[in-house]
Order: sequence, then C-alpha cells, then structure tokens
Amino acid sequence: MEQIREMADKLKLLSDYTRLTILSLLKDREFCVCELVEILEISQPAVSQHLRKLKSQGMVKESKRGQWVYYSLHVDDKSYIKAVLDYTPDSKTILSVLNKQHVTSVCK
Amino acid sequence: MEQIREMADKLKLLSDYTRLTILSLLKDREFCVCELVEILEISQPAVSQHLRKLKSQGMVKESKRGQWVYYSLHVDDKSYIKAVLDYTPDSKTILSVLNKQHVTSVCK
DNA sequence: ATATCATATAAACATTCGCTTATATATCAC
DNA sequence: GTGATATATAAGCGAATGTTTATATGATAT
Repeated sequence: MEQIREMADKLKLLSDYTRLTILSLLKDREFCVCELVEILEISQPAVSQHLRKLKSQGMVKESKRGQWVYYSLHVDDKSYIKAVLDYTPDSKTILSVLNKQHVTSVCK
Repeated sequence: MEQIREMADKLKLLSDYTRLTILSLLKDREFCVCELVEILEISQPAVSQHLRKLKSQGMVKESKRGQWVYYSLHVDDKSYIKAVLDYTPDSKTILSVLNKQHVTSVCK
C-alpha cells in the first residue's frame, strides 16, 4: 500500500508541534526564517531543519530576497493536508496567544 | 498553543503506516486483532500496542465478544481525522492489494 | 483440569527524531 | 576589503518510536 505509506510520511510532517505551527502561520502570509525563530523561540538551525523537511516534501516554497529567505505554503487546496490545516488556528490567533504580534522580517 | 499541540499528537497516530492502515480498514467494518495480524503481517503484540494507542486517544472502540476483541472506528465525522481518512484507500482496495481478501475473524 | 486460541503487557533493542552547538555560506553596509 | 546579519549544514545527544521475544491473562473446547 504505497499510497498509505506516502500519506503516513506526509502526516508525519504535520505531527510535530513546531512544523504544524509553521504551516498554520503560512496559511496567512509568507514568513522569513528569522521571524519564525522569534515566534517559535527555538534555535535558528532547528527552524531551518524543519523548513527543509517541509520543502523536501513540497509543502512549502522558498523565495530568496536579499539576505532573507521567505517561505510560503505550497499545498494543493484539495489535499488532505489542506483539510487538516483548515482546522488549525489562524496566524492572528497564534501570534496573539504567543504574544508575538510585533515580529517582523527586520529581525535583529 | 495547546490546540496545535493536541492536533499534532493525534496526527502522530495517523502518521504511522500500520496505524493508518488499521484506521482505513476500520472505515468499512470492525476487525478483530487476529485479523489485523494476518493482514498486516506483523506480530500480534505489535498490533495490540498500536490499538492501545489508538484507543487511548479515543480513535477506536473495542468490543469483547467471546475470546475475540473487535475494534471499530470512533471518530467524529466532522473532525480533521475523518477528513484525512476520507483520502485513504478503502478496505476492499487494501485487502485486494495485500492479497488478504480471505481473512476472517476465525483466525487459526 | 488441561490444552488451545486470542489478546495484553513487559522488557529489550535498533532506529528515528528534534534539539543544540559549532561551523560554513551568502548578502548587505561601511 | 571588514564586520554584521540571515540562513544552511554537520555533528552529537537524549528522548521517543516501532518492533520483536517472552510472559501473563482470559475464554473456549474437550
């Protein structure tokens, strides 16, 4: 059942708090790495590694602009991934709960 | 973000091939442990442990009848769990691909 | 009661995972 | 150029995961 195996692999990406939060944030707009670092309060390499996994499965796209790399959601509207993300809180709620409304891509 | 943490925990249950297959089979009807063992070709304790995890998160129900324990799906129709399971193959397809159409609860 | 079948639990183990620190690469400002 | 900022990669580590084997529990049949 290769189909189930593939789904399980993608769901594994969704089954981590940090990655599920990143994807939920990206529902609203693109974020650069340094913003995610400030919001999630984990190290920059940790964020980069999560983004790499998400990118390797085609769930996010990157766009380099200047010294920043912006990541955006890249999920088919009709996929089960999108179906799951429809249930996660939106970025405004997340930022408000985490008290990070002020974070912008001008990071340091 | 406790909501995201809870979702991630439940998605973790879906992100394993064996468990996702079990849940997909249960979309159609209840199965007993010994059937799942034959279908999945892993040890009986492995199946039991997966079922225990699924039960602990309320995703399956058990029903003891005689020496058999039957498990059935216990997922809210409107949840994201159900949304995911709508994308997995149905039991007939799974059994056919795995060549296990013959398996019944009279196991040995 | 004994033997058999179905299931659950415990222990052990290899693998995977997510994190950190350290380091490398690349861009920008001066 | 040099220094500061943004990001990626590598190595190391402890925790979690999924499996197996061994054992326990419980129901059924004889």
